[in-house]
Amino acid sequence: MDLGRVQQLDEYRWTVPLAPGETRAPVLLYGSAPLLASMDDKVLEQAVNVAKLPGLVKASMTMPDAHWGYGFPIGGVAAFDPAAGGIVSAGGVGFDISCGVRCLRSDLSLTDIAPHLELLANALFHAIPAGVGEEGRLKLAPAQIDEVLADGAHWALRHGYGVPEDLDYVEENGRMAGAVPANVSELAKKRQRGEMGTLGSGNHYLEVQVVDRIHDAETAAAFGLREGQILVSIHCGSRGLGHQIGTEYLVTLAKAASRLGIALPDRELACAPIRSPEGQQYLGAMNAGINVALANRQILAHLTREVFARVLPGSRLETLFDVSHNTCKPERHRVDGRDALLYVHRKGATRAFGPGHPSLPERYRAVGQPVIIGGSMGTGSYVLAGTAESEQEAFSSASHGAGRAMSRHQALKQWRGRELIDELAGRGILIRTASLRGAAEEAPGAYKDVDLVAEATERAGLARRVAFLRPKVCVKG
DNA sequence: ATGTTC
Repeated sequence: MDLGRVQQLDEYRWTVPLAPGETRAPVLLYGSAPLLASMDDKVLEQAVNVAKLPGLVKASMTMPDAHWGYGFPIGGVAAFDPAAGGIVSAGGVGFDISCGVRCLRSDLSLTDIAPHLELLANALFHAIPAGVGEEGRLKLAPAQIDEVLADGAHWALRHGYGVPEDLDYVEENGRMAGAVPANVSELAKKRQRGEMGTLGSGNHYLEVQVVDRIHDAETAAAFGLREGQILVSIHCGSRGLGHQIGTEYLVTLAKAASRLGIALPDRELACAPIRSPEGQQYLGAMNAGINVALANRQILAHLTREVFARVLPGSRLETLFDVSHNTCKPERHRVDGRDALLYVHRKGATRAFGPGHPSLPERYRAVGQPVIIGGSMGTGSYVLAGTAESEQEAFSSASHGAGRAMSRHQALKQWRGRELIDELAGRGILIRTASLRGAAEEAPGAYKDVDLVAEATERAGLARRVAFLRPKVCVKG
């Protein structure tokens, strides 16, 4: 991004000079100068476009890991007021509805798993279906798909995947309200029949990690984290079903925008008022998509436990937390001293409720919601905690990952999957992947520096760092 | 991200 086009407010906040009336609200970009400089100019254009949409509240925001997305930037946060003509947009949620991370904490130390690392990597790769179109052991009948769409992780639990305590540590307690299975097409449901309990491809992964560094001892203790401890993070979403919902509703919402005379600065911003039939229809389908992702991560957590039980008998894996990155959720926020129900789009951004939020489980209520910033393949990840300041800043939102620094196409020209995997193995990080091409696209060098993203996230007040995690095994889609 | 160029 050309820093000449933006105006710096302080070390980690930037805005864009705009003509009067050019947008409905300002643009607010979070991040350090080097992070912003590494972003495509398209991020800026997209953030400005979002600021032109009806009913936007406060500002069109981007997190420190932002990059160019479909319509809305990835790493974008935008809240809309339904009472002021506010809209909902499929491009503002993302195609992989409720893509997110389930993080499990073990009672193991690095010394416990070190002798079994190869075995663990192979067993996980064998047990976790990964790759484009890959299916699992579970094949759902059409009626069962509707149950998953309505009940999310609760469905998975009823069918023997996981333990009840898991749900205390999943957003929405594992079941998103407002799901309308009837709003999801038969084709979307059909695509998902064999894809429950699968990882998918692209940036999705299952990683075995070690807690390498504690930043905040008190919060780490509340999260049950200690140095040397083994964690497992599972990054995936709603697979073919979510993608199908996004594809179909893009058309529905574009027609609605046209019918209602909503001016779209970019056709990728197809949207409809929250208080319109099409807006409500999309929200019902999207909520169902969220439930598929929550169920998917619940099943994958169970499959992971089965592998650990075999390779490391007697070990325990508890859910630390499960965060969603691609959602539009109705939430109450204070704006200009007034309490308002807003629809918050977070696309490649994590909800990050601060201390005391009533939706947080008792165990974390005093310290804030766990936030997980998943790094690129083989680099490292962060656990952070939500802050009170983030509510004032960004509707309680924070970064979700390292964020791409270059396109997949560019990455393919620069790296070879086999060489990357060999190099990482030399550094004690075992990669198991369904696609060497996919591994090249996911080269660590194609991403921003996760340390800089986590630091900027903390300095901007969006969340505070709790622990740094170093990868040991990574199963890639 | 994606039955990756339906």
